[in-house]
Amino acid sequence: MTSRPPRACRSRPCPSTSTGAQRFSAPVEAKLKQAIEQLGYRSNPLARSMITGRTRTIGLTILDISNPHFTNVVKGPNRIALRHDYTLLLVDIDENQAHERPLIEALAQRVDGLLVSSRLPDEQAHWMLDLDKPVVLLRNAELPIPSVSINSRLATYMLARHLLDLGHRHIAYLGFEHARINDERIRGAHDCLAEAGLEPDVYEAHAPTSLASKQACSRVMLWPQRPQAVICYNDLIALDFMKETASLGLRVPRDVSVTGIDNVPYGAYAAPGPTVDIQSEKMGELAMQKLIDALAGHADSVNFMFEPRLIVRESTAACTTTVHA
Amino acid sequence: MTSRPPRACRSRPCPSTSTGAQRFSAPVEAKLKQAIEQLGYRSNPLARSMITGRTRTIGLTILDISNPHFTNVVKGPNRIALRHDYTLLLVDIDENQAHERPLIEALAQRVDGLLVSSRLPDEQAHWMLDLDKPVVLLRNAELPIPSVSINSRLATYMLARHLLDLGHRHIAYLGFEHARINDERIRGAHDCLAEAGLEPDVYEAHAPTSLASKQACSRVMLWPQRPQAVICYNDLIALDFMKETASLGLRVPRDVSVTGIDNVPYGAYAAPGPTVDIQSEKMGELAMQKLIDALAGHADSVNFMFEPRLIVRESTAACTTTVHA
DNA sequence: CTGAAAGCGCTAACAC
DNA sequence: GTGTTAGCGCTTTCAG
Repeated sequence: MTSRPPRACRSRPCPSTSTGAQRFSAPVEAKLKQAIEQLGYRSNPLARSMITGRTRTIGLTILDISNPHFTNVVKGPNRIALRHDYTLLLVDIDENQAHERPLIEALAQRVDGLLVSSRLPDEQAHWMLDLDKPVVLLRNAELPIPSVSINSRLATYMLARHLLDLGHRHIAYLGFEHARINDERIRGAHDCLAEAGLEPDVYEAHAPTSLASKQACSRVMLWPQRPQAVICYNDLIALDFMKETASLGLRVPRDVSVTGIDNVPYGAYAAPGPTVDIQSEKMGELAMQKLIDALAGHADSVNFMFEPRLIVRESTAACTTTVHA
Repeated sequence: MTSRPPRACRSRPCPSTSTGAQRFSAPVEAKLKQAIEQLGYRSNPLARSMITGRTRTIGLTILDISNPHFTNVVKGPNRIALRHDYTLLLVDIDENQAHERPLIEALAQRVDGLLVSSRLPDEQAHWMLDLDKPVVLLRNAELPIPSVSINSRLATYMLARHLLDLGHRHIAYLGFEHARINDERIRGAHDCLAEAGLEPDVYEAHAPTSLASKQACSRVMLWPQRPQAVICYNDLIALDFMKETASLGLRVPRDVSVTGIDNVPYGAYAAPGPTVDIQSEKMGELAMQKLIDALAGHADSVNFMFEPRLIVRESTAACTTTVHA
């Protein structure tokens, strides 16, 4: 069976009209539709796209589909796209740097426009300008590409402020240096603590995985100068951190307060620490709206930045430990 | 700006060779490649697909991308597809019955084959045979379509058995009737309990949402004959059930044992009850392998059924309450 | 082995 | 309005 796959019926289509106006009477129209249905005729979207240059399709690349933050980002765009009669095609990059560019380039050739969430620094993302397709980035960028992002510096600033208010003095930040926004998050925590004459201990998780977070937990918590509170890069890392803390015989929030960012739904089920809502769904919605506007000819290349919102869950505790050393 | 979007360079391509053999010397080849790169030439996959009939693309429709079970199902196929030089295009159905068929049909026309996870009963899924593309279903089906599924009956049977062994006698099942496999899950629990001369109380959650699960929790737990243990349709419902149980002032597992199915990662962070691993990732992998085989001409339409595996987490408790009434 | 020509299914532009 | 034709970018086929 090496023959080409079956094609749709090759007879000429029976367009109701070329101008969109009513061409036949209603009953005739109905008969036509039925005949089309019966013959199994389906217009070939590939051939159509080749002429019109449009696919009625939008691509969205996701760094890791198993991270609830990213799946939230999908929901908004999907709704907006469907409302405008576009189909949203998702591609999971699977956090694989090597796959990122080829997958995006391949996708770009099959869609009208792209939403891209990438870890690439601006300097390495210029090729996106050559895709010849409208792109909206889901992050802050200094490129001439419209983008939608969250104020990351403010997010960690808020968390640090909150922890200070609770009486914590010795605060750690557990980051993930491959993320573009890690530096900003460090800065937010740093700036806030500096106002109180303090400084955060900065740790690195190396990867956004369960194992890496747990290893990092040991490093942070079994260090002689164990922090009273930890600001994690995101909720997923915070969840694993909390789990590992329990394994080490320590209790949250009695022995350490753990905070995250993203407000992922599953945070609510676990021992809940404060988090920051970064409005993933709203970000996605706006990005998609921008893209659809661009496809309609209303291009803008402005970066819109959402403000984060602190979420304090039930069991946030005031500091009960004294600073070591 | 109503002109058509920019196209790739229209000059003729410079195929290294048509037979795949070496046509030019290595240095010349390199120069060519550079020239192609410099001109920004990119072969148009749509035009190519129109001729060859294939797209090197596979579609996967997901019922709800924010359910971690479904995102797990994506990971396996994505890996296998990339390994075979296919791009996996995902579409989120968003649990919307009305969108399902149109989205699948639209996707089918842009890909070489499809993996479909659907809630449609067999009787309403015959149109999938007319897609004229190889399809592998991610569920049990009596259709002449290859499928990969999990033994759902065995899953609830295992959980019921486990709960009986712990001394529970009054066991409830909280299901979700829109799911095709709900009946089988009821049957599994029923069959197991019947062997002990018992019968499960069957409740309905109406929707796989947080709100619905919590409402169901009240109905189950505030009923005069409160069960000693609950088998939930899946882990997501179990998580919300546990959360709501706490809100009602009851404790898990002291007042009630809660179990789920899917072994979603976030179950491990919450108060952990037993669950059943349904090998989501393996299922997806096998399904993709079957599809790729079918695309290579090795069609088979067999249903492969995975066996579930019971996962007992740390804090499963033996029954300490006596049966009411 | 190499180059030109035919044509995939469709839409756009053009004459009638 | 209505029917015809040209041609999108590519692969395949078929003559040179």
